Amino acid sequence: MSTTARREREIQELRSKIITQSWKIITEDGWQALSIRKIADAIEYSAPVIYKHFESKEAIIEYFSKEGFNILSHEMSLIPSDKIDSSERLRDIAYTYWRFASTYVQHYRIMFGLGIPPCEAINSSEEMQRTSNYMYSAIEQVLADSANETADKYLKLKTFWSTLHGFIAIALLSDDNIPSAPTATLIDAVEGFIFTLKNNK
Amino acid sequence: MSTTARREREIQELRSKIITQSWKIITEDGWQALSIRKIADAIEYSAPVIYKHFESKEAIIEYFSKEGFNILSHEMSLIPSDKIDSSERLRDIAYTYWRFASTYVQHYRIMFGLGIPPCEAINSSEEMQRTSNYMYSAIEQVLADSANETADKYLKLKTFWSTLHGFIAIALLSDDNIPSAPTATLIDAVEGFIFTLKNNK
DNA sequence: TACTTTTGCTAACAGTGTTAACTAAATGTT
DNA sequence: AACATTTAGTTAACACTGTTAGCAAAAGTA
Repeated sequence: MSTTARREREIQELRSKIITQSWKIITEDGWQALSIRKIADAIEYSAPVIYKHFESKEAIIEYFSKEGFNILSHEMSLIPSDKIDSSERLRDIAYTYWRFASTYVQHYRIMFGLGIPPCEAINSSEEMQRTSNYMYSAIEQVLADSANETADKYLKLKTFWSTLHGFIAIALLSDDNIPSAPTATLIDAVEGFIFTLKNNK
Repeated sequence: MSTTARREREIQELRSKIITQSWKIITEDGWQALSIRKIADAIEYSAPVIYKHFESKEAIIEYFSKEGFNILSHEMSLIPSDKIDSSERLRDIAYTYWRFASTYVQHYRIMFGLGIPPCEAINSSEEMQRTSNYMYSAIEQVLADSANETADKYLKLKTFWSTLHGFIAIALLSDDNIPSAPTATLIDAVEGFIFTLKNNK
């Protein structure tokens, strides 16, 4: 019977309609703004039908998370694994990762649960500024002591902060808590940062 | 009249009650679980009274964000600024930062808008694993080529990933988009990572 | 005591995810 | 073709969410 085949096709079509319309909402207003009723509106069906295709709203989000990782791993698979030297390859992977994040921003946000800026103006709040200043002046001092005049202090601050944040954010992704003593990996990264701060011009 | 003074005191007491009860909810179920009605329940008042003390729910979250930055900058202020050498001081700042994050996890989550793990099991999903493998084998290769046998490959992978993620997450905190070309700071960090990968034992 | 201000309430609006119950249409069977 | 059965898609509801308007009771002031 071809009716069942057609039915199957219709189901798949509706499913992909859910996906495309969900994505439209996400790109327009961010993944936090995605709602079952908005999707229902866009696909011109009532809300409960969505549950025939996805177990929950989170499952839809998860779909895009997996899609993101698929795209990312695919992009990495395109990097030639032979001919060029191994360091060059690792570099390529790093920049592929960055390029992916900059191209598929919404995917990246979903993949790592990053919200739209938390409290909008927090970035420039006095409270944060003070923290920032401590880091800045410490970096300034190291540069002064090693007679490094050319380095961009503000960029170094950003590097320092980004590095620290990266370790913590990744650690918090899988665990609720993180060890109170800095991990060996963090120490390594910090020492590396200080080293280049002192020796790089 | 002392009635107004007493009133003022009562207002402050209710405000601090809102704060302590909010914090109780946050520590128990995470900052995403905080709701006006839950707070109202805990302080034994109806929901609208909260708006006499905080403009919105976000303002309450922001309060803790600021509190977090205040604690963090205070801890940094305790680091002696003289006597020890400047690199040592920068090290101290890095570890103070880490210690703060590990001690005040919920504050840190609020400060940088980190949710509870996004899709629970995503961490161990096949999709993510594949991405992870590309990074892992690239690191493995560099270590093999530089005859570095002792380095913990898995830890190096974590460092690599954390570094990349840190730059992206921080960049996405203030902007919706990030430049498609890797920033100078990122290149710096990547080169630093590769350098220590090759030369460190 | 009479009047005004303030306090805190209930009820409502407009949303959210999700589920139960039902109708109407499509399908399968005699 | 007529009936029985499955299933697709609906409405309505539940239990939440943030937030606001309107009102009654309490407190302060004249």
